[in-house]
Amino acid sequence: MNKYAHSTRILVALDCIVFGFDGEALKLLLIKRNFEPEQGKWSLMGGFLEEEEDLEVATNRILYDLTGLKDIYFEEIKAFGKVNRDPVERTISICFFALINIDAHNQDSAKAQNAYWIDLKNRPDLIFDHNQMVDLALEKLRYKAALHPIGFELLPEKFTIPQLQKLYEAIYDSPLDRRNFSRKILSTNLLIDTGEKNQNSTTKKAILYQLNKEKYQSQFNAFHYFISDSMR
Amino acid sequence: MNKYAHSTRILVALDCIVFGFDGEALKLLLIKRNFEPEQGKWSLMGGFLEEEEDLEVATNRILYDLTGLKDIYFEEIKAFGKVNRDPVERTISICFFALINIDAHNQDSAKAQNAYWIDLKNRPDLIFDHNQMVDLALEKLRYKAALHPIGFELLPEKFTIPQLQKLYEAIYDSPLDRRNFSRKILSTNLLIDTGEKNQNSTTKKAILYQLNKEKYQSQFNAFHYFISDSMR
DNA sequence: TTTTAATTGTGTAAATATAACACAATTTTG
DNA sequence: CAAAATTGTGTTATATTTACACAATTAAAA
Repeated sequence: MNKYAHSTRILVALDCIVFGFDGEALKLLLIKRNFEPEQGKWSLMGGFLEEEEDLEVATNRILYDLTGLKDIYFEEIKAFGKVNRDPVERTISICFFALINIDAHNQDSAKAQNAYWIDLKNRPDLIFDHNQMVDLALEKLRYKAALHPIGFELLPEKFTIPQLQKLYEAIYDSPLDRRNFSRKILSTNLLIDTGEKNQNSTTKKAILYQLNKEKYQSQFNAFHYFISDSMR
Repeated sequence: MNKYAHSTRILVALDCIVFGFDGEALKLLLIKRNFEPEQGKWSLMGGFLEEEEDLEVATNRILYDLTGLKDIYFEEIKAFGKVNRDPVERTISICFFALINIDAHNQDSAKAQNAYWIDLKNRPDLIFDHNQMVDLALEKLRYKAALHPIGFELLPEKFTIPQLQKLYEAIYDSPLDRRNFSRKILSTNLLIDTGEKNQNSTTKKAILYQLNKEKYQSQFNAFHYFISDSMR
């Protein structure tokens, strides 16, 4: 059997929602398009699946081209497949979101793609069905972050508990109780006290922690609440 | 702009894990292939995405052809996209699972596809990456059913609490406490007492409930634990 | 007809987790 | 050295979860 008789072969795109956190708000790495179609408009970073390329390889390639980073945390969201979603040609898009440390990516890579960090709350209108993709990505991020400790992917190597809290507050767009949050996080035993303190602060300096990576790996699928308070 | 310059257009398949519940165990509706490739072997039900067909439309078509049912609950799992996953030709597969009432489907439709209900625990080896698909589907089903009341999709219109419990025990392959389960379920207020009793039983006849569909719709994304006990 | 076995429905107390809240310690600035 | 901002930790009330027991229903067996 050489090929399938079935005739409909179509373009497969990948589109990626890249989340970052600047210490205050959730950010998206968006493309100001300097190419057709829809030149001049905003879109997600994307690309086409190549002939001899595994889907995950393509995902990593696209993320690498945008950020200069490898081994980025990403998660598939959904395949978007409306017939006319792309006016140029029938294309299905496998959509995923990625979490990166905003300070660690390669600025030149981003510049080469004409990518900019945009506040999630001030995001411009995006082309095609990319707005829907972002909405769904945020929903999935919230869902996942409530059950698995993925927030760390958005922070630098060393971070403080107040920073982590601000991140979760940004993800859920709602305040958390400082004392309960701290207890909850520390009870997971996922954090290692580095002995250092955050020197950036203008008041009391917070303890810098780092992730216990072995524990993180092993507990990742333990599948329990990570947040608490009024998050449910 | 007429078409994208990019050349790689590939086949897009859809593959579906259909779950059912016979009152005792979880079942899969699997295809004994009487067509090439891999004739004689077992596989998931699948099909190719057509030229002018939305992805969701294709999903519904494939489910309809197999079961004769419309408006089936289904959920996308993941796109499988290894280069050589299908030895005949490069094909990506959008994989999803569906939940149906095992008694409600059209037997002739299943027969036409050469489909059989197989105990999840006794499932035969499947072609291509279909084993992986089933593994992932079960994982996602467990994940989702812990947080959202999707179990009802597998039961008849009217059902008893002991039936519902057996279903959850089958999904998680572990026993649940009868008293705690019952309280948990009833506290959701998702069940309406029909006033009838299950006549099939040889001992005490259990109350038949039906789903409060408005409440089910509105609470579906409330995103709280549905199960309890040692499930976490 | 009565007893037995299986199953269903409901209750209760202990343990655990969550929510709500208060105070002391640290650090820079004025 | 006082003031303002922020961090770390403790305590109590409430809610949820767990673990376990008993009474009621039904068909079949004695």
